[in-house]
Amino acid sequence: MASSTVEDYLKRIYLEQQRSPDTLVPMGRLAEAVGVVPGTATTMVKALADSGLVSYEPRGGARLTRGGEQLALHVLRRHRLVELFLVKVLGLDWSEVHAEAEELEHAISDKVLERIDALLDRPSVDPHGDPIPPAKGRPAPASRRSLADCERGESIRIARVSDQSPGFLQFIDRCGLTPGIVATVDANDPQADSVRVRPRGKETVTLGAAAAAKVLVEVA
Amino acid sequence: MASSTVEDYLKRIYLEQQRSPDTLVPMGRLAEAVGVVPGTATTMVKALADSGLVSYEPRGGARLTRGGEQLALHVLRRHRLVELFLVKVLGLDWSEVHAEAEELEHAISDKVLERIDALLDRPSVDPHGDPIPPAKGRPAPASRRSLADCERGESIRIARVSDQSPGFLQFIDRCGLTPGIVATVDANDPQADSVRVRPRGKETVTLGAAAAAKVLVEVA
DNA sequence: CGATTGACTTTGACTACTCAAAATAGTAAT
DNA sequence: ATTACTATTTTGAGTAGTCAAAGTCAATCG
Repeated sequence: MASSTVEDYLKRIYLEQQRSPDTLVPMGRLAEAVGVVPGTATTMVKALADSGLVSYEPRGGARLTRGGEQLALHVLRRHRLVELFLVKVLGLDWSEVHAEAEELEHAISDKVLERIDALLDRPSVDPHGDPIPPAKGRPAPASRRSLADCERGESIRIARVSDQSPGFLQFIDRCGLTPGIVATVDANDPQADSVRVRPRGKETVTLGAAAAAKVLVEVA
Repeated sequence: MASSTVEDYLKRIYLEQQRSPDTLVPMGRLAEAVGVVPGTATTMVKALADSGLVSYEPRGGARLTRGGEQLALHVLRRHRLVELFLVKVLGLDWSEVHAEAEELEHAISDKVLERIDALLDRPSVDPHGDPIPPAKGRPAPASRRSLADCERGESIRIARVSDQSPGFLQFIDRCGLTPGIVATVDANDPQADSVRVRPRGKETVTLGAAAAAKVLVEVA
């Protein structure tokens, strides 16, 4: 049994790997993500390498092995199913479920997970639009296109918000830019470093480029 | 924050204390309940005493302080609400929820607990009939009368099954002696070391004294 | 009264995880 | 080719929890 610490490291490595595929995850970045000092990450990653969950190159970084990825995906599946469950069944706000799920993801058995999955009717995305990894196999590759990449006049659908901080999620909520919503891009001026977008039936909002980059979209 | 290990020790001390009130819980018994060797229990209890959660008499045993009891009750509340939730909402069998709840009781936040409590309509007992401690204050003292104490001819209601092992719970299920059921005591022969009981609408079953003692009752 | 027994405590050692701070290795700049 | 900078690794130490086994206490029994 992997400890919840190990599960956490693997999940973090997976997520960092997603952010920049085809590169090793450097220890500084990993330490930051896990919330430990770099030395601790080095030590842990060497242990993970010994258990065959990651491959590690000194001064290069870490990458998940097939086995490590398997485990990371299972943790992520639990995390995201729990998030959706908390929103749909217990009525929590989507801005607060991430923190709750951080704990629960390590405590849920396969049996309970299966019940939750069934109750929610085999969902494919969590409340933030993050894909829920299937029980077996890899998840389908997700769109990497964000609001910041959209052209003026385009009509798109909000697919995913890739920042779990409650403040940002609440802001997105107020704007009406929650996943599933269709919106029109009114302007995207690289010089002004901002994007103007109008969610269907709502008022136009202006996002800075950094914020816009966190809102992923798909063709409407 | 109390670690889940600490929470577990406190819960265990509380439960052992319930089994024999007004005595200290000896370290052997506690170690057994927690699943560690006696030396470990001694070490841990001394640490708990230092944090003011228990009072400890060397070679005597341990007892919860007010603060320790407070915490133990909170853990027990989580455990039992989770059990009921797993049965009522996720449809798990009452014989398997105890094990599930052992993990979840340490991972559930107050906010989630409150939602579960509301969803279940502020229940007062879990699937086994064990009382759910209130959010604040002590639980009402529960009946200590078991099937083994009943007289022939009595009509009683099953209140509680005080053995969480799946095998026993499944057996109780097959007999139809689940909490809430009204039954008639057909015989209680101390010499034969057994009790015959007839659940309403079901067939008569005979329990050995040890089994009968685990089935707590109240007047019908 | 010893001697025995059984429960309890102590000791020493080990695993898992962590940090602070010193050492090192590349990388870039002078 | 030094120097300086930054990320990384190493080292030493600490916390939390655990076990095995040796030691201690107190009750009981002959």
